[in-house]
Amino acid sequence: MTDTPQPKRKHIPQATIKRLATYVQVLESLARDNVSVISSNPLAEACGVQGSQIRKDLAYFGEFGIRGVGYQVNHLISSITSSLGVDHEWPMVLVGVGNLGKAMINHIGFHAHGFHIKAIFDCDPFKIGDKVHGLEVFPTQEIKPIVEKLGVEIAVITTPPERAQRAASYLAEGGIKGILNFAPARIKVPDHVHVEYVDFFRHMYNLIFNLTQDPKEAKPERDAMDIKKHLFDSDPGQIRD
Amino acid sequence: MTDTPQPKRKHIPQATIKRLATYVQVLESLARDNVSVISSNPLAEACGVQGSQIRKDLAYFGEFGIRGVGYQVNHLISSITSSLGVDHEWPMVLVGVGNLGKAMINHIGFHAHGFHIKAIFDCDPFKIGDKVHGLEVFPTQEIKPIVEKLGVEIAVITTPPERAQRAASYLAEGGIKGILNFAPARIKVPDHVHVEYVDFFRHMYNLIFNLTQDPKEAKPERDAMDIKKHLFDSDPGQIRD
DNA sequence: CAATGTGAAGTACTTCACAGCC
DNA sequence: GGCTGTGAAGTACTTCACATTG
Repeated sequence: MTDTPQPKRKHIPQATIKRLATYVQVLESLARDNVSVISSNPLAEACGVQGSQIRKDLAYFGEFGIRGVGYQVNHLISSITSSLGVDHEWPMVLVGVGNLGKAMINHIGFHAHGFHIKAIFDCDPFKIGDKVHGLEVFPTQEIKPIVEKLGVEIAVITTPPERAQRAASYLAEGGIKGILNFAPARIKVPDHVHVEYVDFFRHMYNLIFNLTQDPKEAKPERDAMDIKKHLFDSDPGQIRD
Repeated sequence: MTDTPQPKRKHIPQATIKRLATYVQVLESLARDNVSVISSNPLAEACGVQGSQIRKDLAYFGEFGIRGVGYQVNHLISSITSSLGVDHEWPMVLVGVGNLGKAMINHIGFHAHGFHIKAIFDCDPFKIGDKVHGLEVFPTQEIKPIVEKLGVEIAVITTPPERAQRAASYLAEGGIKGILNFAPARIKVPDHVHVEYVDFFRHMYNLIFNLTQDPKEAKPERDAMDIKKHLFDSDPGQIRD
């Protein structure tokens, strides 16, 4: 029942996509240290996953390794980024020029990875017209026309929670297709718009729950060298996010 | 084989913990709108999950609902937060007083939810002694003694990637048990320290991959009202992170 | 012969379906 | 009657184990 077992070329798990970003992060750090070749197991160790996981993740996109040798670091970085579509510039807009918004506008790595913020918006009349990192703050009413004119597909929301929905609605009207939402609020958007939630609180809650639950001894008396994971169910370095 | 089926009270999936943070977020917004009772299905809809998922998640911690009625919003919020251990203050320290660090120090909701930053550190000599939101910036060498003196268990890292490891090592030496790492770098810490990674790039990569892959028509010609999800494998509102 | 790529086995999480309760 | 709480069924993801290849 519910047939069509593999109707599309291949179904790629969301979990795989998320890990690929981490692989790139670690590979970039290896490249900085002039490591030119790495095999799946040491790479996996640095990423906090199993070697077989990396091999399987990569297999969804092609064969990038050399048997008996490993992966060429630079080649693998460009293979992954081009597979994901992040190998070129992505113009963006940002709504909510508060502390966090400014931090994102000024974020060096963000720009360096091709995420270029082209226009910024706020609903506070005292902020309109201000310049942040060379960009003028426009009123949120201008979102639709400006997004349409620029033809931008991605937006970042860094408003307080109560203003996130309105920002999202304006953005959707302007034709935005993807939203990175830092506001601690769920938003409703038309079906074809993707939303990614960056939620500090989720991470904090997770941290605290693990802290208070885990009866991992605080003082590692015994040789805490090699009992890394596999203790019971803690997996400290797991990606999972 | 690999016996001991349920050796601990009950194994709670990590996935459940993450969703609970979202439930609280949505419940708090309902409370602001003076909604006093809600049943699992509408709550689930607002959170982007199935009703049965919420019921099962909550069941790990107890029975919080009234059959035939639903859940009392305020009661459920306090039940969840106390189950997670986030119903009281958590003192913290922060390393890396850049744009993002300052944004976190000034983050209202963060403080309002009991996450109180008690000391801040940076390695830039020009920043030492500055005051940010009433807190003096201390040199990173001071991390160990200050963390020990304050007895703080949680830290936030908002340094550039290349300085994250050093910060983490100092923090671990000082006896920190949990780290929220915003730096785009993996860090190695002793076994008993939990690390949560807040990774914008992962979210951006995910967004862009979904954007470029999904052949979801950009212009919803047909009645895009009710073909919400179940189209094929997109699930726009899913928590999953 | 070391390390990749991959079906097959195992595990973890999600959804279903319905008994039990208000 | 409506909605919770929960075993049982289903799905998705991870790990194993090994044939394959440079």
